[in-house]
Amino acid sequence: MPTDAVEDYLKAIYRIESRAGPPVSTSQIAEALDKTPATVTSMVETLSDRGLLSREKYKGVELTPAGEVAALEVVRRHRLIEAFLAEQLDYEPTEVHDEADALEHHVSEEFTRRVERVLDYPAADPHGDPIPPADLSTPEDAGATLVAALAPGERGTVARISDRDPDVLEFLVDAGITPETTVEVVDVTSFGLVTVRTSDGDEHGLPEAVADRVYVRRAAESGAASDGQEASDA
Amino acid sequence: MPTDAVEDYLKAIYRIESRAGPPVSTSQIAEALDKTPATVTSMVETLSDRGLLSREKYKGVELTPAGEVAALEVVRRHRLIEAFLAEQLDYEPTEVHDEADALEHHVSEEFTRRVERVLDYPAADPHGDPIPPADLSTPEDAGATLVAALAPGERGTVARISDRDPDVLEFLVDAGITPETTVEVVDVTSFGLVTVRTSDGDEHGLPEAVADRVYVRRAAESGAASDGQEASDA
DNA sequence: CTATTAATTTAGACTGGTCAAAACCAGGTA
DNA sequence: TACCTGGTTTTGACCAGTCTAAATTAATAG
Ligand SMILES: [Mn+2]
Ligand SMILES: [Mn+2]
Ligand SMILES: [Mn+2]
Ligand SMILES: [Mn+2]
Repeated sequence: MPTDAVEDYLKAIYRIESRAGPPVSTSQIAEALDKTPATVTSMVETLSDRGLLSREKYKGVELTPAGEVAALEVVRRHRLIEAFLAEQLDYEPTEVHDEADALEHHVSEEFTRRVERVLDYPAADPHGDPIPPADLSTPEDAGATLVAALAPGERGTVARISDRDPDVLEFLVDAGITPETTVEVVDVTSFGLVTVRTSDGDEHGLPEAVADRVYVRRAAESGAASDGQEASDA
Repeated sequence: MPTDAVEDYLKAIYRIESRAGPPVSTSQIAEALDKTPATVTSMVETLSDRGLLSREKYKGVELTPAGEVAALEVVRRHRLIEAFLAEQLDYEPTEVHDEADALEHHVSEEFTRRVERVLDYPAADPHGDPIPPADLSTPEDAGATLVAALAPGERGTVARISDRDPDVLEFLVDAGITPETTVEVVDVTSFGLVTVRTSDGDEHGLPEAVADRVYVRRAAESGAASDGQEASDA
């Protein structure tokens, strides 16, 4: 029943909400979906009429429980499709997003279940983003950014890399920094450049804009350093 | 660039054309797509404006070469997706159609190629319908119906079963009559009931409406008995 | 408390797809 | 030839989604 557009709005609002919290403004949504503010105003009004979000004029919107469920269903389909493309059709992590963005609105529940089963209930998509299970319980463990989690000399495992900016993603994949790989922070400069050593011994200089998009878990022995939130594109 | 609706119209017109030949009437299209005649008139006008078909008012339409190419692309995607669902996700031939009907409009060329590759360039979908290769060269070998091809006592291989009527399809699949299986015509009654023996020795009585939807190749030794055309749903 | 301004909403318009109701054609019938 | 009648087109309407331009609001600066 919901259209592609409706699902894309819900997904976008969900993402913004979990990164920056409600209320989500018209312009934030417009920015995320590349639509004009006027268009967004009109759409959030219909979403509000359908009970998917609550809205306060000139303030912003917030998903209702129903809206959040609907959003999570889309996110689940999106990530499952991404995982599927990477696993079964040999897509690169960089190629997976656009295809999934179209397909996410058109696969049946049946399809979703079967994909999930064939992949043996994967926990994360190729970017490391957690895949909500069928009951939509959502851990959504974001992890902490490189600099937040790891002091120079410390080592950790990449949990997730943001898929938001294709160029950043490309950069990271080229550097061999992908989910599950091990990295050690060698150095952090005052202007934000982070030098890391990957498991194969190579060193890479990551500009701040890139380093901030890498989320890691510290290599055991010390508890979770938290904070450094950011919800991903999917 | 073409929308879902445009693609569905082209596919429908292509199918009708290859079953009954041009011109294809407004009501035929309306029937096939479950739209009102008024809607169809309006759509064929825009299709005509785009050069995808030629139209003579009150007479009907016929695909142009460009329209036929576009239609074949959709058919190709549809059948490839059906094959993929059956092969990789373990769908039954009866379950495959609706999913493919939605997805066919949203998979990229890249996806199509990869699926084709992973399936090792399959010749036919789960209903036996030929899959046009990337160059869209189209054999579209329809095969002959059971009674047309096989006299009682003769044996043949099922080439294709019509996917048009879900109930008929279900009946055939349940009886174990699917593409590549061997059947022998045991008997044909005056009122059209065809009794066949399948390879496992079981006999099945097929009402005329069912038998007419089974296409076979005679078991070697004699050339192709032809005729008995019918284009399928995909 | 007022004036400025940036964000937001409203107003009005357009496209694509659809339908119901009314008008219209074309081929066959009397 | 004049009339039916079934299929077809026309007309006018509507919904979803989008945009531009104009009006409005809220927050901030003076
Ligand atoms: Mn999408
Ligand atoms: Mn992702
Ligand atoms: Mn379709
Ligand atoms: Mn088929």
